[in-house]
Amino acid sequence: MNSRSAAAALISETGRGTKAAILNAALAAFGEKGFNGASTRDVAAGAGTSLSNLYNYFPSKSHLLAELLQRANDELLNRTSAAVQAAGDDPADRMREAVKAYVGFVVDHQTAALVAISEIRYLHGEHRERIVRARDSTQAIFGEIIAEGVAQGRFTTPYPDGAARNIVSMCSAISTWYRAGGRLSRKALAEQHARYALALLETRD
Amino acid sequence: MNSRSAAAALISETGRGTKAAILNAALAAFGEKGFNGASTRDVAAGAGTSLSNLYNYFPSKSHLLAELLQRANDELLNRTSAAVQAAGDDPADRMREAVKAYVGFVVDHQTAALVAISEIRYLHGEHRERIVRARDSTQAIFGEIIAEGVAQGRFTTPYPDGAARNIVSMCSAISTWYRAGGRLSRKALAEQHARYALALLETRD
Amino acid sequence: MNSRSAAAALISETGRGTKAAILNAALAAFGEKGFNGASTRDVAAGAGTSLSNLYNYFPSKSHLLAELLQRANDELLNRTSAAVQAAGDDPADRMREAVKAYVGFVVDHQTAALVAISEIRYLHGEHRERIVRARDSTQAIFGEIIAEGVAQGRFTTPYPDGAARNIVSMCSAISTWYRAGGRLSRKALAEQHARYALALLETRD
Amino acid sequence: MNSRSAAAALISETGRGTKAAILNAALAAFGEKGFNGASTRDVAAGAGTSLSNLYNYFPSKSHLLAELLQRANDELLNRTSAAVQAAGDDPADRMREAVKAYVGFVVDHQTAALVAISEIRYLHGEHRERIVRARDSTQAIFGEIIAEGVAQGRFTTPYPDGAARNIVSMCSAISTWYRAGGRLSRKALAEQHARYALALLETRD
DNA sequence: CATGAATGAGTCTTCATTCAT
DNA sequence: GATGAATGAAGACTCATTCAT
Repeated sequence: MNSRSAAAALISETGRGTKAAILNAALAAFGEKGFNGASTRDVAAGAGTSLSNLYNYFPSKSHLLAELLQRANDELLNRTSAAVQAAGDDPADRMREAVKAYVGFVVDHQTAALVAISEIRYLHGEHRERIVRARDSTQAIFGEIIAEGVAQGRFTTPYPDGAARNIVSMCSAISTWYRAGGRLSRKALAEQHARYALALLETRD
Repeated sequence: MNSRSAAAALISETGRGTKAAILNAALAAFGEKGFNGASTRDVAAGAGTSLSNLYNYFPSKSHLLAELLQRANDELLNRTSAAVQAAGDDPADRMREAVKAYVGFVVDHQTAALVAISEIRYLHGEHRERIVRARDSTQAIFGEIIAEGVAQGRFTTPYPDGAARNIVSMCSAISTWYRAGGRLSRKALAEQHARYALALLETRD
Repeated sequence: MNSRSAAAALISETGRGTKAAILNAALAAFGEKGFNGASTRDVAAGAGTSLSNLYNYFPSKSHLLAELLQRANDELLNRTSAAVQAAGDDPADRMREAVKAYVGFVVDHQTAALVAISEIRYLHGEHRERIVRARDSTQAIFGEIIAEGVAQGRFTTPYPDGAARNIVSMCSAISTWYRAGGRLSRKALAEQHARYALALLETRD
Repeated sequence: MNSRSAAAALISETGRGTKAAILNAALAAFGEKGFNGASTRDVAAGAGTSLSNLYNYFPSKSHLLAELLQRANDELLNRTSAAVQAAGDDPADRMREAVKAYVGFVVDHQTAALVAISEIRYLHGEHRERIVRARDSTQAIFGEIIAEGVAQGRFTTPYPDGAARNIVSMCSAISTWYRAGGRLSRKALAEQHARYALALLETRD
């Protein structure tokens, strides 16, 4: 499965072995059945280990989800901020690169992106707050670019305040329908959404 | 709670008494804990009836979800198509009204809108297909307006094909963050999103 | 089993049917294996019902223990205070009757008496406090008799303060070794311990 | 904690290092949660070693309990018989010293005393028999003194047969309520219980 | 319509113990 | 001696659902 292997990439960058296998299996299971629909047995079986051994690595099912979401949000934040920093000063350029980085992440780690938006509601307490913080940091990048662009007269939308949320929404929604090997290439998808974003902001040349 | 009472409105339009109470309780429960996180006991307790009596009205938990989603999607489809029909011929006007109708639905039935997008994945078989059909019909309205607008040169986006999905995405995502009594009024929210939609389509006067 | 039927008497005084069967099974299981050593499955099996049905009657294993101990302590308190009230004014007579009532309870409900002293440590919070209160009330009866007897010069022990605890200790310890049908009759056992108690208090004629 | 350090003394008299640490941790854990309520993980953690290393010292959890109880009963038997031997010929003196030795043990090793009476029921087979033997030996010392005293007309109780059990009961019950630093000193407690014992036996001068 | 009692399969998690290193 | 990884069985408890009344 494509999403599996992409996720594997996300996770095995930081570790191999049983722990990585468990994280990958959890990602697949949560992606397929949802956090509450997937059982710890599903996860253990998917990881090729025993149910009890899973608890040598993660103290609870929630910790599993938390670590998954933390990794996904960290990776997304890293990619997006790196892309923006590599872009020049022009807010439109910066926005374009931000969108392309975001879309790239969603395509590369589709299941992780899907789980990140749909299962975060099942985290509570500190776990949740930590992840929400990371997620908000990513959205803040878009917000800052928009503020700059508006200040410079580059973006002329009368509603700059809700724009970041909508742009991010559009990008992450890709995770809900995208199928690898479909009509649109990764690159085309990124270009398309960058264009939507700039249009939505009413960018003027 | 606002979402509760709004949801109640959605449901009691078509029924009073225990069945409506069950549907409302199910909506509240699924909205708060997700389909798999909410138990039939939660639902029965919320409806103020016995667990077993619930099965006199719905043969299974899935049927409950299906009926909920059917009603929500029907209402959304009705509102949207009515709004479009009431609008004139101009694709921009039609799009504006469609978006406003959609946003209005999300605000009026926030929990139902939220459950409709996040829990449909837990329906299977015929139930699912029926609901997906209704959902697609709604999106098709937007697609048709876009096609008209592009044909008439009113919308100049180079990517008309993905636009409907993104506009609908933006509108339904409101259900994930909107809080009644917040900064934006129902009307302002509708205006704003209508503007985003037209901008995204690169509408020209 | 003798302890079983005695316990049954304690419980069926207040109820018949599944709930009583569960309480009796719990008493037998906790008596035989201890609270932590007995499983809820043991209890359900002993009651001839399913594990899950047990939870229709008691919300948790702890509640089961709490109800058991409450009933035992209530019965013990009732018997003891009734016996004391029926006795005359003489502190020695009152003490004698109190001890005989206590011993009678231990013999009649040996398992309940055993569980009451050995498993109360596994109750926590409010459950525990409620039971401790009942237990202390019983001991207080002995304490008051001792205080009267000392005031009247009937009991001459130089250590009246610890005496109640020790007398109660002796009585309840019977539950740890008594076997029905043994050398001592119920009545002889009661006489014997009454004599021990009066001797310990250094009663003078 | 006093009981901890006292227990430590009991154990480290015969061993230092990891094995003693494990025994001490087991004593603390069994004392706090009971044999079935404490896990081998609790014990290992309390001893500051790994769970698997515990099995290098004790082949099973039961062996741990058995060794604990053996040591406790041995120490109690040694103290008691030594005290009796050091006492003169008078049965009353001998009884007084026996009780004082017993009470002294309970105070010095409160947790061990508590575990010895409350957890022996979780031992089976040979383990149990060995410990029961030691325990009975201790009680037999009291029984013999009583027999002597009765023969000499020093003890006039009409029920000499159950007296040893009750005296021992009273002494060991101290472990269930005593708190170091409380109202009664170790010495006062011993005197008090010696007096109770002699009174119970109806000792005459 | 409505209910209380019942159940078998399943939930997450912990258990005592083993084994390769 | 010491450890981290592993496991099968069992722990308490909840699930969606059924049935007799």
